[in-house]
Amino acid sequence: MSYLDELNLPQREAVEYIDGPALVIAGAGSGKTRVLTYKIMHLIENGFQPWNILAITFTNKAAREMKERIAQKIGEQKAAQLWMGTFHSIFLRILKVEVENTDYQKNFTIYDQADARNVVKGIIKEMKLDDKTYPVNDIASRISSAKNSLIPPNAYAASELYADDCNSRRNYTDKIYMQYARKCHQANAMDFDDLLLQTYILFSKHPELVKKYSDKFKYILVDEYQDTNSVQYMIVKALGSLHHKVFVVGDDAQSIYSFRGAQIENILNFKRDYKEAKIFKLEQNYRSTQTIVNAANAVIAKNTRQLKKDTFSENECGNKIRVIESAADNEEGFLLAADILKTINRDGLNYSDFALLYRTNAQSRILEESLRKRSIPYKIYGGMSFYQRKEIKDLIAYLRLLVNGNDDEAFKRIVNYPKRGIGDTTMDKISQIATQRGLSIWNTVAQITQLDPSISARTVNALAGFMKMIYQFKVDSQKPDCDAYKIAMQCASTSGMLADLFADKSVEGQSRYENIQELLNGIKAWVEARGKLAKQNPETEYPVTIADYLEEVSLMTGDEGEDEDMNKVSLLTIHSAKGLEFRNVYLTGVEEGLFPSAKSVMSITDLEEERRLFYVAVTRAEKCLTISYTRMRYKWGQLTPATPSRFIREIDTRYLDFGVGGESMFEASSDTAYAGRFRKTFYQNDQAAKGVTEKSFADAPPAGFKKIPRSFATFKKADTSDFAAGVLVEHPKFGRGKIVSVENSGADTQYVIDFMSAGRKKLLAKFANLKKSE
DNA sequence: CACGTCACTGTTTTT
DNA sequence: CAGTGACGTG
Repeated sequence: MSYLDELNLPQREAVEYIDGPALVIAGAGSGKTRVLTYKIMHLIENGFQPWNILAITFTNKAAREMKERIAQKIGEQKAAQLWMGTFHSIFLRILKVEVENTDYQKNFTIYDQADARNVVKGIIKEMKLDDKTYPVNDIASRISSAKNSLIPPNAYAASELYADDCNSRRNYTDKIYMQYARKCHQANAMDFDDLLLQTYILFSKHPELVKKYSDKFKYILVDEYQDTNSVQYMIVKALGSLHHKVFVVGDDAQSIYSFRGAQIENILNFKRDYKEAKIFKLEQNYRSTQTIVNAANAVIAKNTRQLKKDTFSENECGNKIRVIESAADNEEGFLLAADILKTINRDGLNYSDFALLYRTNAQSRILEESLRKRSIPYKIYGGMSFYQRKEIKDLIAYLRLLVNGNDDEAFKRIVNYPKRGIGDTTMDKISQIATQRGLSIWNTVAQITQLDPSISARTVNALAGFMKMIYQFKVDSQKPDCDAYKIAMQCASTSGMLADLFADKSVEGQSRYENIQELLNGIKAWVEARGKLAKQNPETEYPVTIADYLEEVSLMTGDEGEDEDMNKVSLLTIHSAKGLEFRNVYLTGVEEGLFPSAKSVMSITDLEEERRLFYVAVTRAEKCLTISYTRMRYKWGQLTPATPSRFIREIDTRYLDFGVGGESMFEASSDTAYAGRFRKTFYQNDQAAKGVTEKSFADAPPAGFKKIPRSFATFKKADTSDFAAGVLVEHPKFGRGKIVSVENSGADTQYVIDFMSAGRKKLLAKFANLKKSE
């Protein structure tokens, strides 16, 4: 049987059409990945060479998975020759090859977003600007948008972006941008946006390279096209200019990256750019139940700008979408954890069938806690990834600095770690001189005695010692038998990092030490894997230098999925859930101000993007979707009231089931912070919120919203029979403790409890709100 | 210069 | 509630 038989008609047509540009509008769950994979196999079967195919994915993980699948069909060797990866990784590869045609040296390093922010921060400080008027994050993202819209520093002052800045009295933004560009260049460093922008500049300055690559890439595929930005769009256009075989796949309803410069217009206007383009629509959703698909469609229909498509499901109708209300965010976690366990028992499912989605990373913590209490195994995607940990970045900074001495951010990061007596005052002085002279920090320090005689001999000595050490690393790393692992190990021990971390006997310190070990092991594994590849393909080079390692690691997000198929509940943001699917999805924190986010409700465009995000979230679920919101959420250490999101209301009530309860973790009367405040109905609260949010709130509520099924007045009293002397318990305020004795009986029952931190207390049973502790 | 204490302030989303 | 920065003391 041919693989083509595994496709439905439009999928098959999209795969088979290889004569010209094509746009595939692929609704959620419509088999987009399958089309892309089969398409590539089809191309190869029809005479395209793997190295002539450029396939751009949205994440490295997606590229890896697709490559694996293709490798099964056409063999690993061929698959390895495909140009497949994210825009960033593909362009990095091109930039490294063509580096002599750029303004950078070949050992350039990559500034991640934290590095970029630090640079901006330093500039604002050095320019003596008020950091309230110039918030680092905002300015950094201004610069990023400028780059993504192809506005170079010298053109910024004439741009609309700058006009906005001036309106908010930030007239120096153009100067900051200029200085930023200068500093990065000085440091021989590119930030993430540069990987795109510099590629664009490379191609505009060198038409012969456009020719070279547009000839090379005989077929170009771009996934998630709705999330491409201007630079990416322009480069794809240039690369496709010769053969016109540009095959883009996307879904305008799932465009959720405008904050990163994504232009939904790129997909909306594809037909305008490629007049002869064929359009294929994948409308059948194979993933979700009809209920889920219909509900998602109903929500997205509220958006004005979109391509016409009609997604449908022929799967079972499925259960209604459940809506769970909780009294507070900790109860939300409590209820969902309980629900997961109940569902697993009832339906015989695995942990890995479940995912908890949220709008912001900050929400993960409390959910984690609830899962941990119930001993539910989980894994978190994204968030603080391995490569963002302090100790990992520290060691990587050593490696970066030995490869590129001008990497100022790396220099500043480790010059005094471990402590060498080189403090902030010294470094401030040096940075200032470096800026004045237009030198990198390394080059400034190299002649510091001439440039600033005022620095004490002791400090100069410490600086010299540091530089000598780094220089030695550099020399050693260039010895022919030195691989990435050897030099990394040497850095870790000679620098004193290992000893420093080893000496820290705190739990965190030990885990930092282990993380460094893990990183070193990872580097070792990388070196070995490359060696193996080199043996398999003697004609290809697989260098194992530290520079090569850094190149690879700098774009890693840390989702190295070793425990990929472990049986765990997934916790992730909706953004990182894009492209994934789970049998049972819990969409958490669906509250006004959080989802849609407070910032987004200011403009229709932003609100529409939030709605698309909601659409993405809903369509992740295969069988069962549960939407959860809470009435009270901790925000900045303070309990603040919350109202259910408008998005819930946008789903027709016939798809919703409000009758989902669950045993509350609170006693009705036990905690005055909660008592009384939640007895309002859903609808009443919404009315109260009407004034501060949006017009749609004035709409009459659908029938199902009149009442909430869970009444806080009727909670079952805690079953006290479990509590006797010697039992370990947990109290919401006093934490863990042990019951010493039980006095009286009935309503007057009292416990005497020794709490681990709060000491001995006597509590009235009916107010104690105790839980058994394990 | 290192280390401790205290006040402040901020939460979208990511390659 | 954190994580960060400012400030003051060995």
